Amino acid sequence: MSIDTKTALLDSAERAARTRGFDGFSYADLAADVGIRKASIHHHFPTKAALSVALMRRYAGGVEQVCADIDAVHATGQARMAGLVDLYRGALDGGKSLCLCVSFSTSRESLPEDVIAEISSFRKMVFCWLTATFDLGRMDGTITAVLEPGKDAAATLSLLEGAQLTARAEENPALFENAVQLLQQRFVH
Amino acid sequence: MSIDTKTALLDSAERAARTRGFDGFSYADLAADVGIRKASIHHHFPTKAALSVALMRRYAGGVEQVCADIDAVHATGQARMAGLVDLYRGALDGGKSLCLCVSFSTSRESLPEDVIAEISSFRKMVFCWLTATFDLGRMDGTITAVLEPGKDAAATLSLLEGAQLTARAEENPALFENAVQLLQQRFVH
DNA sequence: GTCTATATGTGGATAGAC
DNA sequence: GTCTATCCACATATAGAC
Repeated sequence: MSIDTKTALLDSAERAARTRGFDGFSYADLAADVGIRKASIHHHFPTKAALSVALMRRYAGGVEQVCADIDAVHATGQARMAGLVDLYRGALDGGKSLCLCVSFSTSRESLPEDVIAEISSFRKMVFCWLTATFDLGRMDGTITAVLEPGKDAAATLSLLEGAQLTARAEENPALFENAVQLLQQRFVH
Repeated sequence: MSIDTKTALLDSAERAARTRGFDGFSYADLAADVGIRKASIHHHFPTKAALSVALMRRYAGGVEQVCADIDAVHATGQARMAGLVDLYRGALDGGKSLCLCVSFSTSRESLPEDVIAEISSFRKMVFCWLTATFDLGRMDGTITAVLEPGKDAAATLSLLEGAQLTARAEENPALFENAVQLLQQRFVH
C-alpha cells in the first residue's frame, strides 16, 4: 500500500457509498477492497457513523474547492455554470455513481446528526454558489431568462441531482444529458 | 386484522422502502408493523426480492392510474401538469418519504432484474405522459415557453425527483416548493 | 395462514497478541 | 497499525407443528 491507509479507506468508502448507498456497503467490503482486515478499519474509524462523518466532510470540502477553482478559471456566468454541470456529469461516472449527498439522502435515518448537518450546509453552499452565478450570468448577459437568481438556483440544484438519479436508475448517462439540455440552451456562447 | 395480510404487508413495505430505502428495512420491521411473525411473511412473499417486485409493480400501476385520473378530470395542459406536481408533492409526505423509484435508484445493486426493468418502464410511462401534457399545454396556451415537449418532459421529471430528494435530505417540504416554483410560473391560469 | 424453532450468513464492534 | 479470534445482534430463509 503506497498511499496511506486512511485515505485508501475513505476512497473506497466514498466509491461504495456513492454506488450502493450508506446501507449498501460494509466494513467487510472496504477490507476486501483496500487489502486489510475488517478489525483494522476500526483503528482508523472506530464506528461506521464516524466514517460517514469523515466521508461527508471530505466530500463537501472537495466540492467547495472545485467551485472555487471554477470561479478562478472562468469569468462569465455561463462558463462557471457549465463548469458545475461538468462536475455533476463527472460525479455520475457513467451512470454508476451519485453525488454523495444524493446517495445519503435516502439513508437519512441510518446517519448520525453530524452528517445530516453536513449535508445541509453542503447544499446551502452549492445553492449560494448557484445564486451568485445566475446573478452574474444575468448581469453579463451570458445566461438567458434569469428572472430571480434564487429561484433558478433552487430549481437547478434539484434538476442536477434529479438528472443524476435518473441516469443512475437506468445506468445510462445519456439521460443526464437529456435532463440538462434545456438548462444548457440558456447558455450564450 | 381487517384488511388482508398481503395488502397490509405491501403497505408497510412501501412506507418503509420510501422512507428508509430497500436496504433500510427488514422482515422483522414489517412483522412488527403488521402484527405477525417474520416467518409468516415468507408465505406471502417467499423472498425479499419477490416482495420488491410486487412492490414496484403495484406502485407503477397506482401512479399510472393517477395519471389517467388526472387526464379524466382536467382538460388543459396546465391543470394536468399541476396535478402531477401535486402527486409528487403528496408522495413526499412532509419531507419524510420519496417516490418509490427515487428511493430504489440508490439501492440499484441490491435489486433483482425485474425491478430494474419495472423502474425503467415506469419512468418511460411518466416521461411520455409529461411529453404529451407539455404538448397539450403548448397547443392550448396554458403552459408558456414550451420549446420542445420532449426536452421539457426530461427536465421536469428530473426536477420533480430532485425536488423530492432535496426536501427529503433536510426533511423540509418547503424546499420542494422552492424547486418547483419556476415550473409553476409557466402555468397560465 | 400463522406459529415456534432453527439454520446460516453477515452486520458492526471489541480484546488482546504481535 | 495490523492481525486473529471472538462477541452479539440481526439479516433472510427453511422445516414442520397447529
